[in-house]
Amino acid sequence: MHDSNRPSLEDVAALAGVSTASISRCINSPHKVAEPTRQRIQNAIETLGYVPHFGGRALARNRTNTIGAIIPTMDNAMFASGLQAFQETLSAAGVTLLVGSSNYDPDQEFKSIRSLLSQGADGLLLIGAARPEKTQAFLTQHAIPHVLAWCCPKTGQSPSVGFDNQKSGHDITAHVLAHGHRKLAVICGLREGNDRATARVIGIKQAIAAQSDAQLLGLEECKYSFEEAGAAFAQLLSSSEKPSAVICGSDVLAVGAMLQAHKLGLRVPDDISITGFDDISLARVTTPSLTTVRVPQHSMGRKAAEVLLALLNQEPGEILRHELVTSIIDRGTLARI
Amino acid sequence: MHDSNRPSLEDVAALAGVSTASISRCINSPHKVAEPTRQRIQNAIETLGYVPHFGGRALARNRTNTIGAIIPTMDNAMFASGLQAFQETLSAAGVTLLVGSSNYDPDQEFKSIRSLLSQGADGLLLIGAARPEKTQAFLTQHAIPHVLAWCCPKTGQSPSVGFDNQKSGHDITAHVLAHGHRKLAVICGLREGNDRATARVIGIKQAIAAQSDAQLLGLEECKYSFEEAGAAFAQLLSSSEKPSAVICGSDVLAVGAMLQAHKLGLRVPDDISITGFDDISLARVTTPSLTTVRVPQHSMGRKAAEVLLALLNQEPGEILRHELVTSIIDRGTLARI
DNA sequence: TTTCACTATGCAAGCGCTTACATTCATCAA
DNA sequence: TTGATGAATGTAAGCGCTTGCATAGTGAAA
Repeated sequence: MHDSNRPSLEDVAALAGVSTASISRCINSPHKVAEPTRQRIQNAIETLGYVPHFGGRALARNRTNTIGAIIPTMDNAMFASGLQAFQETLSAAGVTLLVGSSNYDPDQEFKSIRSLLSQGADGLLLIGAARPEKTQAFLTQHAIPHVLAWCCPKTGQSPSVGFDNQKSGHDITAHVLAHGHRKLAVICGLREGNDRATARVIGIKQAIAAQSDAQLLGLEECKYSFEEAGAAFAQLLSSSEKPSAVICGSDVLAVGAMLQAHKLGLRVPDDISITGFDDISLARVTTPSLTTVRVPQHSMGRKAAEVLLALLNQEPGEILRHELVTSIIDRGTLARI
Repeated sequence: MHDSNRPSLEDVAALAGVSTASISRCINSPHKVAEPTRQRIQNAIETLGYVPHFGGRALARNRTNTIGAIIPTMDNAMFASGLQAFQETLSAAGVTLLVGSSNYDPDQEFKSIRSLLSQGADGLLLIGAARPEKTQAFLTQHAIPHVLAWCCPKTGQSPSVGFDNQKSGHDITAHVLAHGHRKLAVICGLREGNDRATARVIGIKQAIAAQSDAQLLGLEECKYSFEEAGAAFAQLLSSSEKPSAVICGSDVLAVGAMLQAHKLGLRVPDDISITGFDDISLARVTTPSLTTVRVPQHSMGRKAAEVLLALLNQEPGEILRHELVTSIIDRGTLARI
């Protein structure tokens, strides 16, 4: 009836001498089954090594207990550790994590969304708020439970767990200004389709604009790699008027800049100050270690999981917007002028 | 018939004026459907926004097109980037990745294995070869297609994609010895249940044993964190006879050691040499940058995915043991004596 | 024209599980 | 004793999809 070595409910039922319904009940709501029966069933399950068939279950229940996360990349420690916390929290609730990546590409993200849904994901974790009309429409049309992380949009009706990228960008810049810097430059990630990078830069510009004698000497956009950031840094420093501080939209960028500064024979922070963003482990390791913005990745991942689980269980009174706070970690790459 | 807004095959069939079988065929083997029909069906699918129901599919096919990976943690950049490559390769083949973590705990790994399988994983990626009898028995009993990564066991019949940890441990040690060091110490990860860490240490010890005038002054075991590694380093340096080089079983450990060396006022490599293992991005970032063993994480992840996919498709002539080569990356933390 | 081979499509039987409803049985109040 | 009650269990109808087999339709060979 069924293929060789995979026992089905029916097999267990036969062994235990009860109906399949009882087995199912015994597994899903044990209190509905009398103690002695439960014992028999348990034994049967164990001797057969029975594991419920996922497809059958998903079909009958119309639910998979699976949640998908689509993140730009796991190469970046930033998302990986948030994802780790997300996964742990789900796992504790008996939910499994499906992973897809977007590589910072909206089209790829859309494909991943479709793919994870076709894999039965009951809900999704998405990074950031900006996405094409098409993707947005798809999400609403199918009424897909989802939560956005790493951002905290004031508009839109998607639940979110994140922080205010713009404010954080503003804060670190104000901090740099407070150290006396007036000639600033910025290295940020590619902003197209990336609302976090975009918001950070807006915040940075705002802070600079608020300080009348401060000026933004240059802004370079590049991918999140040491090499590109290094090139961007070199570019910024090649202009006639040189910045005294370079504010970076990510620790990866900042470290790339530091590496390049070293190559150029510039001392950080004596010759030039550099700040990062995210506070991933890299930031503690450089010499000097990096002054940066601490993002609560771990609690963000955990909270996102909690919100999503609540969403799936239709728990009422759900707060839709969780804003976590970031803080500035003062280490060694920001000089006082 | 079905819940509100999720179209089923039947709905599409009705709209397109064909049977459900044709729709199914159109999706799964388009060449079996005549062109005009296919057009009509495609239209119907699109207007309805039809997405096949995962459970139904899994049930009928008895296959989920899903693969599970259980890794110790994603916090460690080492696994995260391998996992990234793994995921990308699967994704290109239309297979989705389920993620579980073990946190270096065999029991947790076992639970994750069960959990991912009950979620319908068609196959598994596991890290390392050492696991309890119980787990091993479970894998064989259920004939679960799986591949081991980050290791390359000579015994056992599980397919593997990895490298020779012992040899690599030997190599880096020989390299250190070749630089004239004779008084060595080791910091390694917790070896219980971790065959990679164990093998590396064996290799290290072998190399030391082969050099008659070399001695192993101390060995500390600790978790993969900067703090613990720092403490281990301090411990090693507190003994009366001090090593001239500390060989670490992982870059994370090495960086923790470097940080601690800095705190102790020791210059690396002038006062003490330190080597790492893995070559994660941290290694390029420290000052001086870390001499370490390069592990081909990316190709390992990709290859593991390929092997697993081949396994699932029962492709014949499968090579079961893929050994990749590691190399020593000479950077700045190893002095010549 | 008849026959054959082949393609395109439909029919319907599952796949393994859950669950509403039906049945049985013991218990207890009247 | 009887009937009502409720707990424990069984019956069977799906859940949405795939696929072996049957059927219809087409063109070419005989």
